[in-house]
Amino acid sequence: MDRAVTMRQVAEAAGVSPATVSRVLAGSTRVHPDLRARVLASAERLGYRANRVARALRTRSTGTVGMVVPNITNPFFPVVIQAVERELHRRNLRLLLCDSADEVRQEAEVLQILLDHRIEGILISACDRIASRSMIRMAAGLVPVVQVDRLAVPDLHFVGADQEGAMAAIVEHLVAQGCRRMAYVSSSPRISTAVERLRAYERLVRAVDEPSAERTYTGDFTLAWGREAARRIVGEHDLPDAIVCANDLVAVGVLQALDEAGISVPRDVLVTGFDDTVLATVARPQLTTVRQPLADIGREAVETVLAARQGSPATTRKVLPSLLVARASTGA
Amino acid sequence: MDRAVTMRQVAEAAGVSPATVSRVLAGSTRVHPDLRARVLASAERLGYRANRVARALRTRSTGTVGMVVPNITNPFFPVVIQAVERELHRRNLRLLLCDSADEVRQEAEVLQILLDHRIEGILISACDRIASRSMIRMAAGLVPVVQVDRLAVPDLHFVGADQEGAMAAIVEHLVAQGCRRMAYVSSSPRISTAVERLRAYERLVRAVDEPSAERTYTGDFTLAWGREAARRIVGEHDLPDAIVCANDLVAVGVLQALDEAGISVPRDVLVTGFDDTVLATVARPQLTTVRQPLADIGREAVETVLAARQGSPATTRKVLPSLLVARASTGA
DNA sequence: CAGGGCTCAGAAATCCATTTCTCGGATCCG
DNA sequence: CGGATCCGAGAAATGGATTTCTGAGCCCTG
Repeated sequence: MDRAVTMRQVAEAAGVSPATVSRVLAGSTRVHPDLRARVLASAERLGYRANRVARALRTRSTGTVGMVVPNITNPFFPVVIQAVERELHRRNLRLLLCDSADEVRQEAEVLQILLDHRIEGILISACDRIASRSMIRMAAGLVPVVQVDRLAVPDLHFVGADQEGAMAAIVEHLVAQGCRRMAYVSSSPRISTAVERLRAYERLVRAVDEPSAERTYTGDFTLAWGREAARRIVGEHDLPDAIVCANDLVAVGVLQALDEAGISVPRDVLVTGFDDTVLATVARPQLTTVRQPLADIGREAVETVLAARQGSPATTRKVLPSLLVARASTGA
Repeated sequence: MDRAVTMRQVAEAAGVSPATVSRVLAGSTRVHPDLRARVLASAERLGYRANRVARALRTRSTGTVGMVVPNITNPFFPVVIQAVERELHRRNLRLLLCDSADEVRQEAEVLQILLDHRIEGILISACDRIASRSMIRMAAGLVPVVQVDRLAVPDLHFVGADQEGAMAAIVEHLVAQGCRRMAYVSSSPRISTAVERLRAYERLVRAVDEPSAERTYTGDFTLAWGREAARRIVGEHDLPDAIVCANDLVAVGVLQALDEAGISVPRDVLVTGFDDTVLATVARPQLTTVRQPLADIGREAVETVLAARQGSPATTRKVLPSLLVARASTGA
């Protein structure tokens, strides 16, 4: 199992010193062509592969970036992770992935572990906009940290989508469809995007219909909560003409409960989602939603963390635009 | 950025040698209580954290396991990855995740990179049951490799679900519902599970209705292919009474196309999926499908790779049972 | 009381690639 | 032709933790 060839062996086989082998392989300095050829031949013949652990120790750079996500099974994250992994791979870096299970304790623990591993930087989607703060700040004191999608520490690098703009697109779309009485089914107030979406909804809707701004229902990010919220809405005296949902999963739950209650979408009420996950096209009717540029977010996050590592001192804050995708659930 | 405290500093602060600090922290040998206390106090005071890179070099163990998946955005994998990550975390190990983008070249490249990183072992879902073989074999010559879900090298560790049994459950269920004329919408023949499912279907159905065994449509793992396949089926002279699909995504595509063609499920034809992803419950009608024990697969894979690292020489092959989940698409 | 065994802690070797230091030999210029 | 400058390659230091080797000190026993 441990028959690894070392640089010393290559050096001996080529009749040179390890230093020369290093120089040839790094290509940093000029080496006599003959020696160079001999070294390359020996390396090739012995199947030499540099030990990255030893290199990391000497150069103080491991070539790996850590990423912490609250829950990989949320279909939002795999897309971001994929983009991150690709971009890192392109730059010859590796991804050390950790799941915080939506728990601050676990999050703090994996952050510490990532630091111990001497990663080059950290990408994190904080699981709690308040409670995650101190640990992220601490980590940021040691390596570059970029917050992805969810914001916890305001004065630290952030890459995410424009929640406000996305919500505005939804509300404008609904108003254009003639909606006035709306309701909002929100999700966990623990995370920044949920809060931003809710605040944006309240502010935007207030301009159209004062009571709609109060008609909000807060739960979590699950199908079950969507169903529950829809039942409550249906149970109240008068049905709104649109139900705005904090994400696709919740919206699908709402659709299911409305279907069971015999309420037709979009005839009786319009419904919107958020994220444009695969669920949006699978649901019946297909969901109007907003698409965040997830791959761009992943790429930009990598770029930001690497720029910060290079010493760029400014705090970057990249807010990317989202795109309204109108479908059958709002009569499109 | 690089103000890390070293063991030497802790040693000096405590007035002992680095060796003693190591012994105290490892707890391996008995150390005089006074020294022990002094060391712990210094370590605490200086905020000492062992450099895992240095430790990895010396102990020849990095404490990280590599995983290669063909596509993280396939909802199948995040669940497995999550289980893997949890199990590794529980055992104080880390996950280095790579995406092979369903390409053998890329897969070979990331395998080599993982080896260079001196990971303890590798978990891999091969992207091609034939072409992935040689590189996986090569990697297995250096570190323990466990194939997860998809098999490429028969005589190497494998953990996955019982495809045959799962398909049997589906066919039996359909037969019990009175179906006789069936069709199968398959996916990429490049991966082992697709092949196993197809062969199982052919074998099982032959016992019920010979022509059904021939009525198979092979494409890939996408929604679009499901739609396309359904259109072809509808275009032929007589509709089967059940359409068996290789996975949920394909089944949802089939459902959509049937809906557009005005064919009612389950009245006119029954439809089944495979995997029991979230899509199965979101689709209308809800999909009958089989649930693979993904979390168990992830856990067992970790256990297998660690057992192999400990030197257990036998090739393990864990085939876990799947569970039929009957829903509306087959009249349940 | 001397020698054998034991324990514990420091000195030093080790893991392996990189990088600095050093020096012999060649080139160049006055 | 002698001294300054370069160049290239080997020797050695480096990174930081672990582990083996060593030896001092102590206890026990014959």
